[in-house]
Amino acid sequence: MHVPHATTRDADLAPVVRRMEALGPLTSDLKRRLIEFGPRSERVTPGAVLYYEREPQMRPRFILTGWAARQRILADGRRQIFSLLLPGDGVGVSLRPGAAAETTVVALTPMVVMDAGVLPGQGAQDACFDYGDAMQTAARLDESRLLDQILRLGRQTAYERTAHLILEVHERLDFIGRAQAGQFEWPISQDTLADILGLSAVHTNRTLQRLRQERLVALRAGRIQILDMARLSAIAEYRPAGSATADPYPCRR
Amino acid sequence: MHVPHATTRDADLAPVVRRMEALGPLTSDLKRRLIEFGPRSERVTPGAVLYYEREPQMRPRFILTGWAARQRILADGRRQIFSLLLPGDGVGVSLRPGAAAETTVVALTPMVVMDAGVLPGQGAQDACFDYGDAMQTAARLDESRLLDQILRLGRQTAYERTAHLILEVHERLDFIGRAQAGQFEWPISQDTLADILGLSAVHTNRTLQRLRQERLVALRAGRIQILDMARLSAIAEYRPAGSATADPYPCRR
DNA sequence: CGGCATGTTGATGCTGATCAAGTTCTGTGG
DNA sequence: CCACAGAACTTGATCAGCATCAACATGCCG
Repeated sequence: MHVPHATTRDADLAPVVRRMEALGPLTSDLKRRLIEFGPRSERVTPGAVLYYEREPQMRPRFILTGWAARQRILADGRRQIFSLLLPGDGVGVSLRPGAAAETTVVALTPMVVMDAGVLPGQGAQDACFDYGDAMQTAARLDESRLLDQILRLGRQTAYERTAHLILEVHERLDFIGRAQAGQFEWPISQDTLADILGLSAVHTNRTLQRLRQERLVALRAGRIQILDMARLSAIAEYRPAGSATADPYPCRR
Repeated sequence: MHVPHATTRDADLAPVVRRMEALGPLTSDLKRRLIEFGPRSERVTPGAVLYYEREPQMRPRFILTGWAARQRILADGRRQIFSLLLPGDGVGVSLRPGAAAETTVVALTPMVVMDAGVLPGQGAQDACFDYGDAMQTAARLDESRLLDQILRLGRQTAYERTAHLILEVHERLDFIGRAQAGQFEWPISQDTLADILGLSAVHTNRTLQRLRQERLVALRAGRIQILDMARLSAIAEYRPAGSATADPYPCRR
């Protein structure tokens, strides 16, 4: 499941560093960790669990490659995905360490993740280090996306919801330089997409067909292309997380 | 709209202090503020806006009395409430100060709120003070409730959803000593409830009727009584935010 | 006592779920 | 390179949950 010591080629630090530096100044502590741990990445296969909910110890990691999902499953099997975790995102990286995970994190695709936290000989508590303003901003974006998810599920139609999610993923991938002219990787099955959007798989399929038919997106071979950004944004009533900038009021401690 | 200097009798600090102390140790800074600002509370009338989304400056406050809601409204008038704010909760009290509010906060009932933040002559940045572990825990509970809300909206039926929300409110009010034997205040209209649950007002009405008819709850005159906690919990698949305890791994800075 | 918010009820229809059967794609081993 | 099996996707038919519309009842407050 976890294969240690992926090749250095896999350990592409670009998304993490790029994302973090764009979000705000990094502390030297985090920089040091990135350099020190960057090469020590591990592979994770699809379906593997990175964290179980209620598991107290959270080894902080960063995603170098691949997608994951935070989810919970009801007794009768209904699954809800709370949010997607994309390259450059932290997993189990909390400003409130020791927070029981609350959610299970599952790999949706093959991944390469970087262990960013516990130096040899350190305990769980020590995983709490100062991440700097970049991490503050990242946490804020996280919460903002949870709010978007609530709005989608509570008050948007399947059509609007799907458009909205596509735009969110585009914005996030574009931010780390992984989208070109509205085109980007889209490695998730319609089954998984349904569990994000709170829909059935069948209806998800039909909704995607409608988006294609109306020439809003093109979708094939694990990639998606946004064909009409303006119209898509209008349908979804999408507001970019413009707050993706550095913290205007950094917290002095 | 905002009437300063409510009588001292209104400025009932019990919920705030009780809640915070139960959540974890308070810093002397926060304690001082509670004592200093406690008597200086203000009234807010239903429908009044405590914060507009995107408004940069967030005056931190605590709710002494009354309920509020974090919400957003779509262009065509659809409204979604993200979460309820109850007595003892902070409003605009962020561990990540300067965070654009992201959401509008509206009073649902008459309220008494306590200004907890900016001392005369201080700027917005200074509203960032050390709230202590209690606030860390409170923030964690907040996020946990957002996740619950996503699960409700995404994968639960109207019936399950409603049961789940009632249990959440009960747990929160019970925690601050405002529930007696499963009975507690329930001051929100079915219209408002619909906007929390992502339902129409009519269907919300019918769902409540079903809960009453099946002897799960009794509802009248602005109060609700849970009649069968075990069955209600089973229906909602409710898991108490047991994490309502102090942080097991406090963050040392 | 009148007016407005809130709650209730019935009728109808649409959105999206479910069931069931294909079809296409992908990766794997022969 | 082909054959195959499983996953992913597609399609049609039917059904249920919830929305919508419209009217009416009730409660609350000035």
